[in-house]
Amino acid sequence: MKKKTPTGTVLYTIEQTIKEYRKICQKNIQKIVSDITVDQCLVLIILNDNSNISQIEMARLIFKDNASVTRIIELMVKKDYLVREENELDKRKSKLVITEKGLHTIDLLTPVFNLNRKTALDGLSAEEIEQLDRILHKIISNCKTS
Amino acid sequence: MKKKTPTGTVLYTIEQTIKEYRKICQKNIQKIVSDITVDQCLVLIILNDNSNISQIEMARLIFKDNASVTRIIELMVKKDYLVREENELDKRKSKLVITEKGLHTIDLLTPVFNLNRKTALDGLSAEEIEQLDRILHKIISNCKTS
DNA sequence: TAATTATATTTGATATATCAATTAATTGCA
DNA sequence: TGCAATTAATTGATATATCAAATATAATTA
Repeated sequence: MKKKTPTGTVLYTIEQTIKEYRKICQKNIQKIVSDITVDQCLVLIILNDNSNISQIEMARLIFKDNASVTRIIELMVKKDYLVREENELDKRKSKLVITEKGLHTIDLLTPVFNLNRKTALDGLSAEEIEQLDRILHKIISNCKTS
Repeated sequence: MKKKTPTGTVLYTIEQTIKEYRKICQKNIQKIVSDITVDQCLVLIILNDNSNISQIEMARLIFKDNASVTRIIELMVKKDYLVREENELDKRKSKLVITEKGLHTIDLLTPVFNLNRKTALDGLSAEEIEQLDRILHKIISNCKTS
């Protein structure tokens, strides 16, 4: 059996990391709000800070496929976190508006998001985080230009 | 008029990285073998190096849920990459055996896997990769013990 | 202006993620 | 031995991922 070196496995460690992080996110979110997912919550927060963005822009911001965003938003509308209104300027786009329930949920969950980040990055220095970011962006760049 | 978003943090860079990496993996795999996914391919390679492992062990190795593994393997059996045989020693477990087609696929795709890794990590020094690995494991540990 | 091209979103099909509940087989212990 | 607890795998329900094709609207150009 082969010896395991980081070179052979670090890419899987990346996958493992994000999965562990998403687990604690979901766990902490559900303590406060039971019917929302990590991704739906993320959509709310992004939309709150960037009003009037299209689904495509949202998809880019959260690194998801357009089709995924359509379905995530569909579920959020069903659960009364969002409403779709008409975009007068461009009828292809939909105007996403946060409901009262959505706004309240943001208030409840913003501290949870901060806690999650803090928990995950606990004990890491600013330099380490910068290095991590730099190395990851290098990998992203390698993949994109391949 | 874009403000800062949660996805601007390094934790989402991790997510973005793994998504970009999986994209090039899938792209390169499909040039050679059209009816297999990245995850299915990974199962094949793991099984080849670790014969006689149970689905639960497989799930741990590839950081997936048992239910996901059940379904991945189900599809692989349908596509004749694997067969399930009886485990005489413990009838709860299933014995996963790679078919001829599976073995041939491993031969075809092992170089692709190596190329994918090499592409993604191109230009990174051994130290950088070790640092990346170390920092990620720290985050994993933070999440697990939270 | 009509026809073409581009863009935003949706829909369909299939794969995977996650949790909870279930089934079947095995183990541990009174 | 007999039964409770544990373990391995499956199944159901719902959410997300991905690609391709379809729609609808907007922008461009001949």
